[in-house]
Amino acid sequence: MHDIRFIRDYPEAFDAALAKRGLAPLATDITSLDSQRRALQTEIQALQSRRNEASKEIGMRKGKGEDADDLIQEVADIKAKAPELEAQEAELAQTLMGHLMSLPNILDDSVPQGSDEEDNALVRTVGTLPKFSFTPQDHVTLGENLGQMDFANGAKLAGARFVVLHDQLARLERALASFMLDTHTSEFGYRETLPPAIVNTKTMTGTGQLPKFAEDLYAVEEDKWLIPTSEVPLTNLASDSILDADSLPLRMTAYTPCFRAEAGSAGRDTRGMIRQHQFSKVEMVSITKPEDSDAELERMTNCAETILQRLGLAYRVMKLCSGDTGFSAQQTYDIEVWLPGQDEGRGMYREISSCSNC
RNA sequence: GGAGAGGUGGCAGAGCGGUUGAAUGCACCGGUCUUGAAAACCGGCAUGGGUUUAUAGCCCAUCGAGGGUUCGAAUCCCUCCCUCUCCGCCA
Repeated sequence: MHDIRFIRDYPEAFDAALAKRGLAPLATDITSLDSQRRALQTEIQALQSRRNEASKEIGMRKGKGEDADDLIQEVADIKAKAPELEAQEAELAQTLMGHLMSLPNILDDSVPQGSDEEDNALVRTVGTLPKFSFTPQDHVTLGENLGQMDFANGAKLAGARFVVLHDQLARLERALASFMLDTHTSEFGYRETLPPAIVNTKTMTGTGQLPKFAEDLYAVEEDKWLIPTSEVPLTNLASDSILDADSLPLRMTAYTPCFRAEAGSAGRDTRGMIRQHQFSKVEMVSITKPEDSDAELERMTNCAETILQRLGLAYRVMKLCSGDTGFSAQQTYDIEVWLPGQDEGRGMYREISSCSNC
């Protein structure tokens, strides 16, 4: 959610930022709403102030056994007038809040202009592409032939885009998670954390999933949602609290299941395990001072890259363009690993990790 | 799920309809004293918002959350959430 004070102070910069996202300017509308709201608030507070003052005096007069009917009448008049003003104020506040929550984050200056993933900028390529004397098969064929990756049973148990893993593949996931957690905790200073996989609406709103992206989420019951990433609980650990600057940066890593209804991506990447409704992920979250956040983003990206290097995988780092950068992010690096079996065995880079400054 | 107890400042803990944003203790910050430290003593010490050149004042809100009663609510009433104790049910 945007800070109204930034828009008040730098309306031009805010509109320029919206333009970069391909959105029409709104700063004038927003600041006008804001100043109306504040004027109303001042008026209401003056009324409340008078009411408080009168009530105190009533107490004092009654204590002395004096009459206070005139003041009681005055307070009654204030109370008759206040609700209308309060309702107006609440409506303005809600409209304002709606704007602040539904607009995407301001993009960093370094984000390249562009409309979709075609315009993302290559930052670096690392590792050498493996060569094969045969045509590599993709993970679906390999996994099914091994009898360890079972999409049919995934569909039977739950529906499309679920999988059942057995034996070495199930074990592989566990081993990878351990490897990543151990590396991040013992070498990179992250704190291992195991948060709830179900959170309430307030928490989902705290990281921007709600109110905009409800259709991408699984709702379990009233006010309970399955997390689409452990970023949600991890980041909200710091919500509603004022952090001691000395305790920063706060670095956390977690291995959790993630659940995504993915309504928006139907028909795309439907084959195999690339986009599943349920998947597991080792997440890293760093909470830093704003001025340190760019350096932290580089550090975090490096932590993620280290994992791939040690696994001997070839990858590239892409800086997402303005059109491809997510709603909450100021800038994002995608790390794409070379998957030889993709594209009919010709191989291609696929995103396996994404690091953002939010 | 049922019965009971409770949720107050960084922590502990009073207050239970009025001038209480909140006693007291601890912690913390500043000062006096001391060669230095401790102790003792003195002073300060919640958060968010509005107004404002202002981290000065002034004002509003906040004692788990949301409603209500009242001229006035931390204090009374209702709903919800959470914690603790006991009982039940279940993996």
